[in-house]
Formats: sequence, structure tokens, C-alpha cells
Amino acid sequence: MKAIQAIRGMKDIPPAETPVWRELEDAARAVLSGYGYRELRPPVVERTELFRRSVGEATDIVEKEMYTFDDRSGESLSLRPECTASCVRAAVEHGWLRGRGQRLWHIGPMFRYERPQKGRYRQFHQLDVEALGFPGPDVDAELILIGERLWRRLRLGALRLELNSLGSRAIQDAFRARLVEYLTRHASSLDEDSRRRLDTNPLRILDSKNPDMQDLLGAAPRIVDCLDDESREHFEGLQAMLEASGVAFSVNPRLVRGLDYYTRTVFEWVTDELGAQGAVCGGGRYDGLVADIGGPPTPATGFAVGLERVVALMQARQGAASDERPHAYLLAVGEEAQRTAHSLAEQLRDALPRVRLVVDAGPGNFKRKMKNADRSEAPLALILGEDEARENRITLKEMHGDGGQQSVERSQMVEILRGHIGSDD
RNA sequence: GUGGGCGUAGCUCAGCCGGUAGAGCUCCGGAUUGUGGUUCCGGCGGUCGUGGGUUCGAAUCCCAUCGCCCACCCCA
Repeated sequence: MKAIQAIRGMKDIPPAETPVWRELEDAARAVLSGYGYRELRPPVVERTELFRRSVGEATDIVEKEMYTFDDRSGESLSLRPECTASCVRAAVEHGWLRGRGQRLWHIGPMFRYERPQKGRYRQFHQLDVEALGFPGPDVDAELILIGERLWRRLRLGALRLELNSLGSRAIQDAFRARLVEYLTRHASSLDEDSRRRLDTNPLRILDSKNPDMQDLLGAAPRIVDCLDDESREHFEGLQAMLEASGVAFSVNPRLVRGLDYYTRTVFEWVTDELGAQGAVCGGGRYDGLVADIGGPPTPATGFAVGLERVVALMQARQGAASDERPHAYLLAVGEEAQRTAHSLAEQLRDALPRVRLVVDAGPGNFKRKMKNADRSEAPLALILGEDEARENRITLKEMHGDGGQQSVERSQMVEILRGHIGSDD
């Protein structure tokens, strides 16, 4: 019989890696609570319609990357490809936007049917941060500062911040027409993909990686030159606040983003260390989205962090992850010892709530159990054999170094173990 | 969806101008029946991804197919 394996692009995160993930999640929680953001946990499945209306009918995500299915009642549902739409839906549905802003965050899995490659998976995880109901550039700046604080806390260097402004929807429409006009004039210099996108998504031609087109694109009209006064002031305001906070950034006039809902501010944190998938975090302002999905007109801004990509950077970084090795391995041999081993272990756990103690009171001989004690990487073996059971003692053996051991009264165990735990964790 | 690379033991890999499979690590046992890790000795483990073709004979050559990785595309 053929063994069943995981779905393509969906990976197990093995025990050896979960400490890094937890470090990242704990850091995110701590940073966000420090800015007054509160956690939201929306469902993983939504009506397909929600993503059509938010992400955009003509985007790749909606056109060909969603896991969509009909439920038993015939309704079209989709696994979420991103979760800004869900956060906005929840806020509107519960009336959280009535007269005040909401600062929200969420961590969880997202799903996109794409060909997997380095840094890109079909199930992947995002930290999503959304500020709903705030019109000013101050909140865009706040989001960027949150990102920077998170990178600093995780000891990640080498992340660059790129910024752009896409202006209002009306400006985007006008600019799109200008850009199409320019590119059509030079259609002979466009590659095949770009010619196709001339119809579907002309803005994205701007960040094509094709080296043959760089000259052409460098001379293309720039959206930052077409901004309306309000958008320009907003963008300048953001830059002034970042400068005042000492945040380094570069304006990339060709930074556009693949989701239809962005207006004005867009930004990305990028790295060169992850191959082709260099965007670790991306986001921007979406002032029209709340109204688009049926809520009250509400300005909003947010970003998403790709956790697999951050984890990859953390793994490449210097510095050890947290230690999960047990402090002690209690091995019981003989009927009486095996029967009472858990009782002893529970007393130790009552006295030392932080102790990491593995109990081996199963079948197997002494040698076997010592081997397992060694493999557990615990620095201390607590030996409970027939002699110890009879004399109400326990033998402690140092598993590192010379392997010296001593026999002690059970009543001494707590103090000795406490010494071994020390300041660890 | 398109292109390239790669599939041999649990893991990392060698063998590939055809002659019927090997190493290191891991694992199991013994030296050491109340002591692991080190050392020594022995052992388990492979329809060579799968199916077909060529051949007296295929891990090796050819075709197809599946899987993994990387890139395009797209994005976190």
C-alpha cells in the first residue's frame, strides 16, 4: 500500500522548528499589544463573493489561485487567500466601526493554489495587522514602526523598506489610461507577459523583472507625478513622520501591488536573502474597501507578514532558539518503581511548576532506558530501580561529563532539581 | 499554466559509456543480564519513484507518468 503524503505546497512544521515559530508569534503578540492592537480570529473559510469583491475580480488570486468549492447547500465558499477581507467583514458585521477606529491583528494560515517554490507555499501563514477608521498618514507610519520594531525584536537586519503612493481610485484610473497609452506606443519592446497584462493589469507591468524592459519602464510615466493634492500631502506627511522617527526608506515609484483594493500608501519590507520571493511584508492603505463590501465609508490601512519567510530569515540568523530539552529523565525499573514513578514525578511537578521532566515507567530493561535518557538530552537522569524503591531513595546521574552519580533521599529531590533548573527559562 | 534540475537504505550520497546494488550516519544485538554517551564486534534494512520499451541481460539507454526542488508568473 502506498503511503499517503502531504498535499503539494502544504508542509508539516516539525517539532524542531516550532520553537522558532513560537518566538516569532510571541514577539508579534508583544509588539502589537504595545501599540494597542487586539487579536481577532476570523474563520478560515468565507463566501467566495467576499474575495471577489475585495481582492478584485481580475486579480490572479481570484482568477486562478483560490481553493473554491460548493458546500452541501450549493453555496460557493473559498479558503481565504488573505485575511484583510475577513477582518473588514467582521468589523462591519459586528458594527465595530460605528464612530471609532479599530486596531486589529490576526495570525493564521492562508491558501493559494500556486506552484510552490522557495518562500512560496499553498498553505502559508501570515500575521495580518489592520487599522480601520483612521484617515491620516500617522497610522500608516504607525504600521511601519510596528514592522520595524518587530524586526528589531527578532534581531533581523538587512530588511529594506520601499514606499510608494498609488493615489485615489480616480487617479489610478487616469494613470492607468496614461500608462497603457505609453506602453502601447512601445508595444514592440514589451515581452509576451507584459503585452497580455496590458489588458488585464497594466500597473503590474511596472514591476516586471525582465532586464530587457528596464529602460522602457524607467522612462514610463510615474504615478507619483500624477497624484492629486490630497494624496500628495498624505504621502509627504507619511515620509516626514518616518524621517522624524529615524526610519530609513526609499520611494520606489514602480512599487504597485497585486490586490485591487489599495489606494494611496503602499509599502513592502524586502530582503535579498530569500531568492525570488523577497517580500517579507507588504501592505498599504485601502480607503475604498470597507464601503465596497457593504460597510460605512471608512478609511483603512494594514499589512501582512509572510511568516514562512520571516522564519527562514530567523533560521539564517545568529543566535540559538529556545531550549526545549528536559531538565531530567526519570527512569523506573522494576514493578514497585514503575508503579510509583508517576506519583513521584507529580510531586516534583507540584513543587517545581516549570520543570521539564520525562517519565519512563514503561517496559524495557535498564540499558534501554538509560539509552533513552541519553537521547532525551536531559542533563540529569533520575534512576528509580528496585533498590531505590525498597530504600525510598533515588539515584541521580549526571549525563554529561564523567557520568558521576549519587544516591539521595527523596525529600532532597526538590532542592536538587531546583538547582538544575536554575534561571533556565 | 511554462521552463530547468533531481528521484538509489530512515538520512546524506556513490555506482550510470548495460553484466543484476555500495559507503557514511542512523537503527537493532553483543562485549557490559542495575548504567547511557565513547570504543570494538556483528546484524537488520532497497520492487534503484512508477509503468512501458530496447536488450540474452537495465539502477545504468529510450518513452511516458508521478513526486520533490528552483525559476518564470504571482505574492506574504
